[in-house]
Amino acid sequence: MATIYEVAKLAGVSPATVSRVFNGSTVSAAKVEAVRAAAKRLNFTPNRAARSLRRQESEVIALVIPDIENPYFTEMARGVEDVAQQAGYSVVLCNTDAQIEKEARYLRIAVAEHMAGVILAAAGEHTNLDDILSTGRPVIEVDRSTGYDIDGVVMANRAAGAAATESLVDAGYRRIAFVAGPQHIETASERAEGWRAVMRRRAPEAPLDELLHYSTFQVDGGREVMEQLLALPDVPDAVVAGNNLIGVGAIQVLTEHRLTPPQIGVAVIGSLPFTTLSPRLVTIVRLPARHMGVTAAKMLFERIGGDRQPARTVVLRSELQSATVARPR
Amino acid sequence: MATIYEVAKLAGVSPATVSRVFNGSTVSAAKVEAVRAAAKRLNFTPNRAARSLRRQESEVIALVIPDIENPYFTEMARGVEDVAQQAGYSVVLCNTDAQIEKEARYLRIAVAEHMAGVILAAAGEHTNLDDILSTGRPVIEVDRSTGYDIDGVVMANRAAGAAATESLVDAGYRRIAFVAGPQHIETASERAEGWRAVMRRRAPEAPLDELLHYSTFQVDGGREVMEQLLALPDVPDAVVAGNNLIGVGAIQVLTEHRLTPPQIGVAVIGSLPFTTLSPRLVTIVRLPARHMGVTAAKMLFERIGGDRQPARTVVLRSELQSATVARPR
DNA sequence: GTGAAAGCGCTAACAC
DNA sequence: GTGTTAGCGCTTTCAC
Repeated sequence: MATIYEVAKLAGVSPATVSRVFNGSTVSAAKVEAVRAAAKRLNFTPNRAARSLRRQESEVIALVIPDIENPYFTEMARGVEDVAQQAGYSVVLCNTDAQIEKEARYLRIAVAEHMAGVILAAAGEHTNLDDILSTGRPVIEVDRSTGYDIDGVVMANRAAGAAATESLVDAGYRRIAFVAGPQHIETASERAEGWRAVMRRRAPEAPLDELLHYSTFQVDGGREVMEQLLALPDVPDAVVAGNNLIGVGAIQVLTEHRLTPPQIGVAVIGSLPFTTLSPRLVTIVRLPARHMGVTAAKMLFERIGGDRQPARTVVLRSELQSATVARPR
Repeated sequence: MATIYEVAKLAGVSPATVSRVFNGSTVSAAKVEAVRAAAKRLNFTPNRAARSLRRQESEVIALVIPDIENPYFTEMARGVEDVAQQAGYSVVLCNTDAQIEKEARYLRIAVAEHMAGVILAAAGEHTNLDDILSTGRPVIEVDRSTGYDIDGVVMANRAAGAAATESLVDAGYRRIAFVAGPQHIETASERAEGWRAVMRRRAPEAPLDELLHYSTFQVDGGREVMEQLLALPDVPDAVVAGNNLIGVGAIQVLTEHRLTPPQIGVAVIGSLPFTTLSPRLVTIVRLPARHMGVTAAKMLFERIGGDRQPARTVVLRSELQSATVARPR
């Protein structure tokens, strides 16, 4: 690769001028022209490693997520990517598998690589951001909060849980189970709270403690709990899935048992990715994942640009994408 | 962040020695100990930007894919990530949206960032690797070939297309349509060839030209073509989907038309991600995407390690995951 | 085995 | 508006 010196020589200017041309400083039109021509001839691209070293900042942001195979997060990643691309940044996708150690490793790398900032969907409740924040690098939390006073974008989880439940109650179901994610993850417990509030009000006779089950945010988690629910002496007449993958698992099990909706009511918080289900049988409470990514990325670039206002949290509302039809009698 | 100089001072050695400790050169045990202690005390992490600049190579690899929202590619990414992580490398995920310009931009960045190598699922047929290959950086092609003489991992697409078709013929279907991806994409046409070969042999009366339809490798593509097929005067009795997303789209449309398998035969090349379908009704020809990622990453690290053997292409076989049951009479 | 020192390519402070 | 120059933090000769 050509360097700034070779370009300078060919254009008959100093290296500093070449740098200025590529960084938007004031350079006379004639020299700009000469430099651009020389750069093109030599197929010059600025060496980013050198630039990062010098500037103490690279044009890369880290997107740290717990599960790259969950379409909820890839949809979000997509939003982040689109904004970053436009800002001329690249995105390093860091998959933590919900493991705190992997997460810590990636955060360390982000610092060591002088990445411009981080968008983080925390692996659990013990994320330590002391080091990275002390470097002054901006971190935006998404989906889950970290306990630090930083910018963030979250879903209105309580409302989403409530909306899903409400839809099933409206359709005539009463013994509505809730399959939540891991208890220690905020999104999981908040959604469960939404369910609980609606149930208390509209199905006060239902035994909430029996109906609430914690699990993992994965297909297998949904399957496992659904099997348990079906084995109960008193099987629930409906179920709310705490996220998209739990929903997939639950529906798989129901299908295998020939118990498809509306024989049993099903509501899912989050979109059913690539569903082959006929719509209108299942309640879908859509979470605007792409929008979350876009919003987080925009906030991040504001911070990278030097914005110093107090930390903000944006709460994104869910949307009832399809509602369960009335329960058959 | 602490630098190598501060660590050196605290440990009472020279910066060079600190560097050696972190790069596995010969250093006396006592000094290794002192350096490690000092590094730990200062919470030292080597500055990767500086290292990259000096070594002309960073501990980052690029994974360039056409669609980050396609589970086939995220599954592959997962495989790549796992291998990279173990090798101490990070992965930059570059989503090209199947656009050649975005792809070119990412390849340029890979060079400018001194990335150690690239794993590339090409956007189309016009990928230009001249620049990046001239820098000596290894590029591994996956899923689709680029026309360059480089290492690669591909699926046995012809065989996959044949297996999918064969399964439907075995189940008693005869007028079997094929919904392929974009005509200019090799994976698409190869799979179609597999279908064609089986059809010629086992359903010679079928009008192949009418039954083959090119589309996009996306859900909407599958939907569109499926609608067209259903509108035909002479509706096919079965359909092979050229990839996972086409399969999803096709099944969605069929479901909406109340035409679920086995009323019409369906075979999908690739796994149905997060399917809520009852298994055993649809033929699934599984493609080992994760394995493709793992294999490609291993090859890449061999090259990064200095391997100079002639280019290799690994062909991965598909696997019949479920087979359509016999057609009802 | 260890230290001194040069230099990777760039940017920014300073001088003109 | 433009050139000179120092230095970002590391690795790697080259001496010893």
